[in-house]
Amino acid sequence: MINAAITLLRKKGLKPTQQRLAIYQALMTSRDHPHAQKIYRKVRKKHVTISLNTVYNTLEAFKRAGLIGSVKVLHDESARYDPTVDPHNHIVCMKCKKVTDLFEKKLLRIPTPSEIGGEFKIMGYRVEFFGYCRVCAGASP
Amino acid sequence: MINAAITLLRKKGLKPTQQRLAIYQALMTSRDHPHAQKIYRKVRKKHVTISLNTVYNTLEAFKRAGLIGSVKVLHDESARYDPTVDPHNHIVCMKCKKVTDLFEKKLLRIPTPSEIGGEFKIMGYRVEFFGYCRVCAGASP
DNA sequence: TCCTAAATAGTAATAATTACTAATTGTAAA
DNA sequence: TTTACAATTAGTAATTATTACTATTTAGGA
Ligand SMILES: [Mn+2]
Ligand SMILES: [Mn+2]
Ligand SMILES: [Zn+2]
Ligand SMILES: [Zn+2]
Repeated sequence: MINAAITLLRKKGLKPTQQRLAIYQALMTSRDHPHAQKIYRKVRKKHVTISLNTVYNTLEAFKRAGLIGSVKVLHDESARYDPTVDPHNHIVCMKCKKVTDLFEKKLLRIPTPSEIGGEFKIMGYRVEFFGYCRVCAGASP
Repeated sequence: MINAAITLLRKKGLKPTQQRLAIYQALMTSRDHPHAQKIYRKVRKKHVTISLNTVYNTLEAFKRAGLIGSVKVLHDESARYDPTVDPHNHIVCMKCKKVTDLFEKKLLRIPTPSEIGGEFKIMGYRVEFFGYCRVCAGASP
């Protein structure tokens, strides 16, 4: 609901502008970790004059507020945005670049390698699988 | 030794030019996963007229031949090159972006999440730790 | 030595992201 | 409700890593 989004943005100190609400909706209803460009095209259907820069600014503001996440995967240059902030990992198709969530709990409890010793203060880690999705595995290389 | 490099490049069907040998030496004697730019600056001390484009072309050719690897980490835009091709993982300093090897064997045997089911043909995975190196952990945020 | 495909240097083009700036807008106080 | 002003936006320019293009050079076999 739109009012919930307004309240949420206000709570984070972000003015709930039309643009921000549209971008928030666009990302939250995505299951494919879209690029900024894709969100831009989606939002522009209603907000014809929105600028790509605003999309970037808004997504970064959402990220700083902890409302969304972002993913950078191998085999794909540009940044993807993630409506899910709960800890999870990803698997990427090396051909079509589709990024799929992995909520497997075992991946969230990997012990810190003793090899690291006292050399690093660990803040986190990520696991990224790569391979071919069902569609691409069946197609020609 | 230089003759070993010449033999190796020939075996891979790559002409052992002066430029390629210099780039190969520069990377092999690096422990810091350098960017193309850094290799370029290093090699240019001897090969004054080498072009950055040649550095990129050469590194990509080496990669295709399986002589080197590359790494793209979070918190750092550009590609890094890796003299080590044996399977291993990395830890990245979120401040100074230093990339350190992790050869811990446990990280090489993570089971494929059942969650993936038959949806993906897995080709591999990587684990990437992030945090702060000893130098940056002691400094101001 | 000569020939040819491969490699190189120099430069232009591309693409994602960030920076800049004048105009617009949300909101809180008057 | 109006006003004032900082935050936000649109439009555009700048930046940066990487790739593309092309004329020239070079390695290595005939
Ligand atoms: Mn995700
Ligand atoms: Mn490495
Ligand atoms: Zn695919
Ligand atoms: Zn550091």
